[in-house]
Amino acid sequence: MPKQTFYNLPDDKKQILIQALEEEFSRAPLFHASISNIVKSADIPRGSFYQYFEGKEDAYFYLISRQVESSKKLFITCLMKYDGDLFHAVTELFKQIVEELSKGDHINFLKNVFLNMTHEIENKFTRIFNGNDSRGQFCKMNALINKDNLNVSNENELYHLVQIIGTITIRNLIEKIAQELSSETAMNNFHIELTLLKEGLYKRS
Amino acid sequence: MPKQTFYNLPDDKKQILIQALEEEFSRAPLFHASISNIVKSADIPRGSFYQYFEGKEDAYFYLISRQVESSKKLFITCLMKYDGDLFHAVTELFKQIVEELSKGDHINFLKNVFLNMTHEIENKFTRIFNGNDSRGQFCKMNALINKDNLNVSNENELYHLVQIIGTITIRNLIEKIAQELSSETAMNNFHIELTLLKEGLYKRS
DNA sequence: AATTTCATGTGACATTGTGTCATAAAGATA
DNA sequence: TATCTTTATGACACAATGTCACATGAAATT
Repeated sequence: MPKQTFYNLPDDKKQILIQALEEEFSRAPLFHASISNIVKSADIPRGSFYQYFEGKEDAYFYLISRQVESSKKLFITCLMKYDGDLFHAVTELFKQIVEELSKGDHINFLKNVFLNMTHEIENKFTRIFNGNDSRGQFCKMNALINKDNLNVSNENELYHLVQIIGTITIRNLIEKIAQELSSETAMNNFHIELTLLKEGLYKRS
Repeated sequence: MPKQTFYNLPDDKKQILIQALEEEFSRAPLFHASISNIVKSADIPRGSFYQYFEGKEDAYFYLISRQVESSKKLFITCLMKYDGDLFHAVTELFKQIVEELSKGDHINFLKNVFLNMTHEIENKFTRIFNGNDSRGQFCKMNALINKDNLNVSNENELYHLVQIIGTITIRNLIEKIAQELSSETAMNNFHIELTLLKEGLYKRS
C-alpha cells in the first residue's frame, strides 16, 4: 500500500505521479520497469518516491488495484443487469474488457499486467468475482448471484464454481492478448469454454 | 534456450552448473535471483555464464523445461494406466505432484515457480496436457485420451476442454502452495472442482 | 614442428539501478 | 518567535548487469 504521504498529496501532483507510473509500467513489465524513469518522468527527486511508496511493487500494485476496482464495479453492474445470471454477466464483462483492450488507451499497461500475472495479482482480479477479500468476504457478490440454475448445493461449492469461472475468464483474456486474437475469435473461444463449463465436460447420460 | 556451448560441456561440469541454478532459483524467484550468486556457487567466471546462457531467464526456463518434461512423462503414464480416462489421469497426476511437494526435495524451487507463474510459463506447463507445442502438435496426447465419455463433438472443443482442465489443475496446485494447504485439503478442493467441471456448472434439467 | 583457426575461458569495467540517510524546507501548534 | 512534526531533496554506498579485449587450448593445416 502507498504510504499516507502519498494520499496527502495535492490532487494535481498525485495525478502527475500516477501518470508517470502508468507511463513506465506501460513501457515495461514490473521486472524491467525502473524507479529512475518514474521519478524522471514525474520530475520529482528520487527520495520523494520512497516517501510515497514502499518500492516498485507497491506502486505497481496500487495501479492494479485501481484497475481491479473499476472492473469490479463493471461486473456488479452486469450482474444486476442480467438479474444475477452469472454466465450472462461474465460474458458481458469479458466483452467490455475486450473492447477496452482494442480501444488501446492504456493497453500496453494491461498487456504487461496480463502477460506477467502472478498468483498474487491473479487473486486480486479473481476477487472481482467473489467480493473483497478471500473466502471471508465472499458474501456481497454471493447475494447478487442467482443460484437457481447453478449446480451447487452449498456455499463452498458456489465458491469453487466462482473460482473456476474467474480463472477461465482471466485465462481467456490473457490468451487474447498473448496471441493477439481478434475480438471475435476471443469471444468465440470464451463462448466455447463457457458452454463446456455450463453443460459439463462429461456427456449427459 | 541455452547455447550450444552449454550442451558441449562435460557432464560433471554441467551438473555442477545445474546444481547452482537450482540453488539460486530455490533461494529467490526469478526477479530477485542473481547471476552473481550463481557463478559464485558454481565457481565459474562471470563471463562463462554468458557463454552458456543468454541470461537469467534463459537459465530459469531451462530448469523449468526439465521439470515440465518429467511431469509430462508422468501424465502419459497416468493416462495409459487409466485407459485414457482424463479425469482419473489428472487426479492421479495431481496427487503425485502434491506428494512430491510434501517430500520437499526441490520444493522451494517449485514454490518460486508456481507463485510467480506467468502466462509464458503456464503455457509450458499446460503443454503437459496437450502435447508438445501449441495447437499444432495437439495430436499425440489427443490419441491417448478416451473421448467416449467427453462432451465434445470435434477436435476444437477437445482442445478447449483440455485447456480448461490444465488451467484448473495448475491453479489448484498454486493454491495448495500459496495457502499452504494440507495434501488432503488440496485434494478435496481439486476433487470438488473436477466434479463441478464434469457434471457442469448448470443444473441438469 | 610450426602455424593457423576456431571454440571456449576470463575477469575487469562501464553502466544502470537500488534504497538510505543526513540535512533542508515547510507547516502546524502554542 | 520557538518548537515540533511532516515532507522534500539529492548525494552516496552498494549491488547487479552485460560486454569486451584478451588469454588459453585443442584441433586442423601446412
